[in-house]
Amino acid sequence: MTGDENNLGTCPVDRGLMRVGDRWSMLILRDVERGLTRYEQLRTSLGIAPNILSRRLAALAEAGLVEKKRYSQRPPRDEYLLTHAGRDFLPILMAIGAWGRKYNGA
Amino acid sequence: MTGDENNLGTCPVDRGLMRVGDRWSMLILRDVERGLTRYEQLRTSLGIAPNILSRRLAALAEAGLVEKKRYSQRPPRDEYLLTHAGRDFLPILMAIGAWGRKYNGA
DNA sequence: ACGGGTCACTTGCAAAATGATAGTGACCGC
DNA sequence: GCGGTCACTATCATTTTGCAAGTGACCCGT
Repeated sequence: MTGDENNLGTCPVDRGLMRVGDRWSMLILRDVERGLTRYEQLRTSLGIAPNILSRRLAALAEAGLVEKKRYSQRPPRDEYLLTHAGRDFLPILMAIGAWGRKYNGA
Repeated sequence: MTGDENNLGTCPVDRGLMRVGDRWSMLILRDVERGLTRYEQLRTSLGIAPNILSRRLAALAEAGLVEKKRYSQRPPRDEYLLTHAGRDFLPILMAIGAWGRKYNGA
């Protein structure tokens, strides 16, 4: 017997969580959907450290949930847009929000 | 102006993520639902380090998603059961699984 | 009654992730 | 050319994660 009989790599729940399974990534997706598509908007809205935001945005882009697009060359300004996969993730955030509303004080 | 105008504490999405917003917690919930209710079952199924599993289970119990119950005094054996809030979280895991199935190779 | 094995952990320490703070470079407006 | 905004990067402390080894309660076979 091999000793480890897990199914993490193959389980679709885990495959999903490997791409967005952290707090900031989900909150970023939610804010992008709300129209906060620029770096500074996200940073001030979330109160997140700039290095962390950079890394999360890069990871989300890498995972194919957001796409970085330069909409102005001069001055250089970028925005982050949801991909199809990113938009498809939003119902999950809604469900988490509904759960949070139900089982927290509010 | 105060300088930070975020709404993290009040947002229900964030309130939810503060309680289960990590990979292991979600995978534990999924496995408990599948009938893997004992410590050793979870540990071998997930391939998680024992200290991490202990901490996650304690956090999930603290957050009111699972409940630790001793079902045998001698020998001392425990199981972790989903609470009402924990069962209510399962549809979210299903949705993540469906998303993962759709947007990953499988 | 002693040795080996299972279950449910804890402890100690290394590695990785997170986060606060400061700094950089491109630009614009005055 | 000076201050200010935007979009970051770099540095370093703190926090979290994870591996490996050990512990205590118990059961079973001999």
